Amino acid sequence: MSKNDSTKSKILDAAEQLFAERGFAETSLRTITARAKVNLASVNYHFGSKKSLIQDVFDRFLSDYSHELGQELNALEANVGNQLDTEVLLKALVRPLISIEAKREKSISIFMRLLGRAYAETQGHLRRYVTEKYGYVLVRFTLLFQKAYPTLSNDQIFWRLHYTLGSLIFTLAGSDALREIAAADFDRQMQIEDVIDEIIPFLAAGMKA
Amino acid sequence: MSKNDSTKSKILDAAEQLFAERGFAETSLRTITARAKVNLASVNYHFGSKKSLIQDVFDRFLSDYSHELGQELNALEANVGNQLDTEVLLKALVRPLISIEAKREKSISIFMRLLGRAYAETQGHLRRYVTEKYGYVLVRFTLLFQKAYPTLSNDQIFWRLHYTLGSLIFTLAGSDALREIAAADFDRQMQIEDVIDEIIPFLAAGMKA
DNA sequence: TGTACATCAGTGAACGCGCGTTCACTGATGTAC
DNA sequence: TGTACATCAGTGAACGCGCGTTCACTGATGTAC
Repeated sequence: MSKNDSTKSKILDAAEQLFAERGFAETSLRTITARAKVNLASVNYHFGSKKSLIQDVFDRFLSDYSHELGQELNALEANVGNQLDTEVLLKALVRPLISIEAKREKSISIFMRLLGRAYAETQGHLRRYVTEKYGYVLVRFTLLFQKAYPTLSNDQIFWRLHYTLGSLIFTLAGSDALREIAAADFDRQMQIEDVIDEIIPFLAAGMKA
Repeated sequence: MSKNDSTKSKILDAAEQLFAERGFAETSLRTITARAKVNLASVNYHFGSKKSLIQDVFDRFLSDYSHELGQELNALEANVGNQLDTEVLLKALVRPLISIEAKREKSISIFMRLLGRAYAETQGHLRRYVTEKYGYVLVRFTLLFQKAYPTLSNDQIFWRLHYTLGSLIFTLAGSDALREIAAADFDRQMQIEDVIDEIIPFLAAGMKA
């Protein structure tokens, strides 16, 4: 049996879709296993609990994403002295997303929705888990920004980075709906890559303000 | 009995806090009524259902906010010909928030969290309700933007407005935590008004990019 | 190669629990005559 | 002013339902000798 249609993978696939669509609490294991066409008890067999399933869904995305972002950052760190401006840095942040989307359709908006939901979780166990396990990539990214803009204070960079993340997550999480509206109201068909291309100048201008 | 400590108000106060903290599904009526110190059955007596309670929580914020934003827009529309630039428009969007915060502490971040959660709701009944009932204020705002920047196409304005909203909602919803981090890491104490003051130039630069 | 046992993936049915909602009821206040 | 009834705000206890989880079990595959 190939890795992608094992019971475990089928559960992960169904779960990430449903969590992104409806949220964690609003998605029952019965809904997940029905969509995945597997037995209800197999979730607890493979993942132990619903909580662990949620973490594993994040892990699959984040290990992919942070691995690719790590490579982007390696390349940037190697070329110190080169033009290290905002657009280049933002593109490094965003390129791994496009690469994920290439492997699996809709995965950018699923990923961004999940991030938004993790962020909204105030019990915070998920947010803590994510920042503890993957926060270091964001730290590396921040350091590059500080190197690129030595005139900006560290706390300015901190805040502007969060403005940027908010804009990105919010826009990309809702991009399916927004693109539909744009197509209907302005007769403009866009791919998600087009949305990303358009948001970068906006964010870059803000970062440099 | 004054309006603010009636059973109905006590339920609304407790509910908006808990919904913002934990989300709608994660907050039970038992938790709400325990915090409000009222009887469990009184929620269904006053609001009919949990769903209606959620809508009423939104209504209280949105009727306040959209009323005040309406007045800001009246003032701007009256002074056509004046400087109608981005900063002025963004400040009009943001001033009603500050006025809400003045009446009730923490209300900006509660309101923004609720908006974020409504936005994440994909069943969408709440999002539909909000846009149907209060969408026209956003339309007026968009029209002013189009007047201010006739060179930008309508769909560019549409997208940039959403980048801006994403940034604002995301940042202000999490501003308590972000301000704590800023205070700890950069030794910088900020009020929520300071956060708003700082984000406006960022967003204005993006809008004009 | 054959036998005995262990491990693994998966299953059907049941468990107790917390949930939103309902219901019959109480007591205070308002209204009609 | 007094009486009868209606309306309103609130309550305690129970309802059925869907939830995550558990448990005893099956059958297939792997391992030891």
